[in-house]
Amino acid sequence: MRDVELRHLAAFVAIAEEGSFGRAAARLGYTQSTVSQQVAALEKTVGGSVFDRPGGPRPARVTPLGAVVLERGRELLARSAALGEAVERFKAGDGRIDIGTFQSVSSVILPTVIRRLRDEHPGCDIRLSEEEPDTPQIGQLDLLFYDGQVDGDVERVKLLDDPYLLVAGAGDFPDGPVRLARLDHAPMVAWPLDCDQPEMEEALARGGAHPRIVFRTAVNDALLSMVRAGLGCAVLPWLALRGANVEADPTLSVHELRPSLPAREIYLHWPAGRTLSPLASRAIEIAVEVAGDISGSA
Amino acid sequence: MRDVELRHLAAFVAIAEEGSFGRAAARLGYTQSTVSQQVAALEKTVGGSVFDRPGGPRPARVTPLGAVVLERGRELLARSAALGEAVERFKAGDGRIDIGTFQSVSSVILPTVIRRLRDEHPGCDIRLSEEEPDTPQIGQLDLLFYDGQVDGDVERVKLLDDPYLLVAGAGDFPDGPVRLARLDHAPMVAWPLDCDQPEMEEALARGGAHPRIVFRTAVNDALLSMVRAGLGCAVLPWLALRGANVEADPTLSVHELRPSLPAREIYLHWPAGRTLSPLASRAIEIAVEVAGDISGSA
DNA sequence: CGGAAATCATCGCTTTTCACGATGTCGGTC
DNA sequence: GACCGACATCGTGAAAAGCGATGATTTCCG
Repeated sequence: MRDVELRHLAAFVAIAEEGSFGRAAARLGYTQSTVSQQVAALEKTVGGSVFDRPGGPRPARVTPLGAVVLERGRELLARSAALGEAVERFKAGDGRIDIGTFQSVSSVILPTVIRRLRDEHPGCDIRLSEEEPDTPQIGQLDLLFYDGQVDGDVERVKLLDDPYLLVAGAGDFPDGPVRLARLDHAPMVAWPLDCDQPEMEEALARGGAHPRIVFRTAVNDALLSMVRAGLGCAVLPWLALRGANVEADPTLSVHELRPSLPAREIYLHWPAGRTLSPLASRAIEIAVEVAGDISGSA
Repeated sequence: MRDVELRHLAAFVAIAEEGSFGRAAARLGYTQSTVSQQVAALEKTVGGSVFDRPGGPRPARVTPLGAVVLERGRELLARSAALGEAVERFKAGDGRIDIGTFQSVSSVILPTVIRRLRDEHPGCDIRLSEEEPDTPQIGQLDLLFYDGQVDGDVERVKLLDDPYLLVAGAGDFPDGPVRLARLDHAPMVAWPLDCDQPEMEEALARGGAHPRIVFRTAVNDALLSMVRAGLGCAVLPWLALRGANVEADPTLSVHELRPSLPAREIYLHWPAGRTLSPLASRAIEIAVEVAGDISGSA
């Protein structure tokens, strides 16, 4: 008896609107006797009558106490309905999703994923963050694009292998593959030493290439401009080149490396052992799809 | 399964706050298995898991769906508690009351009633109205002071008999009772012809007094000023004289009438067959008490 | 004035649900 | 690997929901 029941309030409100227990029962799909008992239960919980029953064909009327219950009860029922709608919206895929992306890793994949997600779920609230802590971690994010290992208890899926290619000024190297050894002591511009970059430079070294890094920036356009200006060459993943539309640039030339470096692997991570929102699940599916399309178009 | 149950939401919120089914159960006074089943029922109604159960000593965590339910569920529970509080306040006597009063009928009784009611129930919302339709009716009022018959289905209690007295300029009549016959053709000021006034004038006529009414107004001060100015005398109920403090006025004299007129009867009315609010019930009690005190002090 | 109609309350009755205690299962810990 | 701690599940008795039938009132109408 400590608390009201929504069912009883629904019956009460229906009676107040219909003016009759029987009609309210019909509206709610109950019998008259059930509604009568529901009101009796409600009156027991609130500790007083909520209706005056004049008898005969005259309509039931709410008492002053009933008016108090009616006002608040309607609010309560409205909130209950709102909860149901919110759940339905959520299950339909609306809602909020926090996605983390680091550096330029996903300048090609992510926009497409976002657009398709928004097209499917116009009401959804997509939030992106590009924070880059020293140790990449998933934190409060729902999804995290990253090209390396992520701390914490995460699951992940590999989106694609992103091979490293050499970018140089047009004519700096003859067309076709370039041997790693030719990059030894060569001036080079490069990304800062996070993400997969240290691994890549170690792989260069293992191949006998110890380039002179003369400039580091995370901004791809700046790197490529430096290459065009003749400051040095660059070893960048294919995705970054595609994002900057390097293939169409006559002032630059792209070369495979021999032997090739181990490709950067781009993963999509999410917290392990936790239920994903429908939005997040769908985003993973879309990301895998988009990544497949991009790999296939190489 | 069409609707959530507040009980389930309470269990859900408690678990979310405690991080454990067992602790939540202890807090709510249930067993662990009961809250487990309550959550299961909730998950059935919303159609998905609301908790991730990592197993072992790690706390239960709400899923994205659970976050939606948690946010709305807290609102719902808050409204439910608000309903309970509103009911308690109502039963304690707070709330709203609409009181109707007509003309100067209650310029003596009503202020005292209001003050005592407000003292007892500081939170209450007392509304007075002095509308005067052609046919007095209770309408949406909770209480109605009136000195005559009221249309509609009402109950009433007589507050007091209010005898009519003659008011004249000091010295116009010798001290003591005045015979009705002496008022025949006398110039007189009087109230408009509503409330008990027509009955009173008929009673005058039956007693042989056919005064010349030279001025009518509902404003008592105006009437008494006219009496002082010598325009005529007035026959007014005792309450009105008391309200205007006529006894202490040396320029006026008050006389009983012989034979006396039937006293005006002042009633307090309320809608019949309807449950009264605690506030209204108490107001009736107070009004009867106050009227008794005033009659006794005559 | 008496019967018909409408309305809500009440009484058994069946089905469902609630809450409990005991037991099972799973993951982490020593 | 045995032992916790924590949640799920199962079986049981009590409580409640809901239904249909019946009863008590009141109004309406002849």
